[in-house]
Amino acid sequence: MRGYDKHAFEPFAVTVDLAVLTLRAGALHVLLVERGQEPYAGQWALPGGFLLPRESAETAARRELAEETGLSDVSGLRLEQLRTYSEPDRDPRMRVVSVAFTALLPDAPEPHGGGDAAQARWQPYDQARPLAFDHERILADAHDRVGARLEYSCLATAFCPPEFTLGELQNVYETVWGVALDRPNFRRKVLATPGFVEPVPGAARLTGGRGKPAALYRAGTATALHPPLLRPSREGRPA
Amino acid sequence: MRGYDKHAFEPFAVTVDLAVLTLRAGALHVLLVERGQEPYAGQWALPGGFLLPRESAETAARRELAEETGLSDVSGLRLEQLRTYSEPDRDPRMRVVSVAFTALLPDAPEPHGGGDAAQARWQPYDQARPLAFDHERILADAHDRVGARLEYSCLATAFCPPEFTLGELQNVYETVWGVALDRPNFRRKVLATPGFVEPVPGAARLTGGRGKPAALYRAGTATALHPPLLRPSREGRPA
DNA sequence: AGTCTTTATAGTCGAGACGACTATTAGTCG
DNA sequence: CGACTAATAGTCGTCTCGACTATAAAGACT
Repeated sequence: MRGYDKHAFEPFAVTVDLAVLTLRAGALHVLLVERGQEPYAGQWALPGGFLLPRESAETAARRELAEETGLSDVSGLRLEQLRTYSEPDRDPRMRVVSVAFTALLPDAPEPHGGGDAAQARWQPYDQARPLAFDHERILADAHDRVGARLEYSCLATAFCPPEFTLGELQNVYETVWGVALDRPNFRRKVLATPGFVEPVPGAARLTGGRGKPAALYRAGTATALHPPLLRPSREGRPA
Repeated sequence: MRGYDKHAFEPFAVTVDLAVLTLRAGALHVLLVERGQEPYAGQWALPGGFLLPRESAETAARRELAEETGLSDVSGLRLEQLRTYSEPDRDPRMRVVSVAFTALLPDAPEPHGGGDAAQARWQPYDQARPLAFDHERILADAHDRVGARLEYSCLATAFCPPEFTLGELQNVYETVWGVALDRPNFRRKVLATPGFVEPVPGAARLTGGRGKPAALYRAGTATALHPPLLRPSREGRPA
């Protein structure tokens, strides 16, 4: 490796990709766009695009989300950086390095295409294939990350509207993890964690339909869960 | 934002930066290089450099580590992507997007400068300031990440030589977390976690000096810790 | 030698968390 | 009104965890 010019550097294109997840009708959905341009024109992909000259990756992610899907300023949308994908041939046009983000939304406003996207829509997570580029891998990584972060952080409330019932919060865990949780135990655990949720004092209640009305809660001030809310043990199955 | 050319993209320089940590004399150390080139010539920085045209970020990270510090093929060096730093003005020369990695080493071979690095050395973590660019922030992020991953993964064994005592493993936790742990309880917990460590059968032992010889262990096959080994609760201090 | 110090390892004990489960309450639906 | 549904309350045995004590095996000191 000696002898190459130490100051030489290759220019790369830098993009962002977004794995935006939400819950609709009790199922995990992901925001997809139909590509309007080559390569992969007509195929579905994660929203995203090139960084502008003076943008940070997070700024670019918010801009592309707004441009391609019409989702903007969605009640404090929290983006979390997932990782960066830099394999040399991940884009057939040229060398592209992509910074991937995850985001979670409570309600699901309908997106609409724009910019490079012919159209945009929520797609059930299980049916989000095939995807352009290496976006299937990015989406799978995002799912793993969100599942893991539910254990140790208060992230689950980001899937819920500003005021929610403990049943709705439990649905988040069950849907993302794909397991059933015991309701009384979940309740005990959540309420025993200081700062996770706080009750809405106005004796509020909400009826989705049948059954006893549930008390409403708001997201608490904590961001980390101590102790964590571990998913049911996959005993004997070393990860 | 309408009206800009959808295919326009700005070329960026892409670099990698490495936060390589090790334990020396019971203290956390980080691998630093003295910059030989402007900007920040003569100042200390994390090792790293530009991606070559057909390199992935991880490949570039291993190459730069070898070039700048002479550390190569260090018994299965495991790099983990930390995050990507893309603020527009983080490099005074031009627009540079940097993919940061963390790595952990057991023993600490002495590094030697090379490439862009005038010299390289292990520096105690507490005294690793000031650093060039935004490397202080990257280093702090790396420390946070490693501390968190010790709880949920078997990462701690990466700080240890191939065969180690439980006391050495405990030192990793105590040094990174900056807390003292109860030795019998630590032992009980580690041995109760299947796949974390496995005893070296050959009645092996090792004496660093005084005291009863300790049994030797090897890293197990597990990569995740279930249940996690939580650090002492910061009760009442919501994170 | 004999004792002290140091480190590893074994074991004990009580508080609390957790999983599985049952019971009660408060609504809607037919 | 009862059947059904979902939320909430409570119970109970097991297991974990932190704090602590005790023992074992080495070097250091006198």
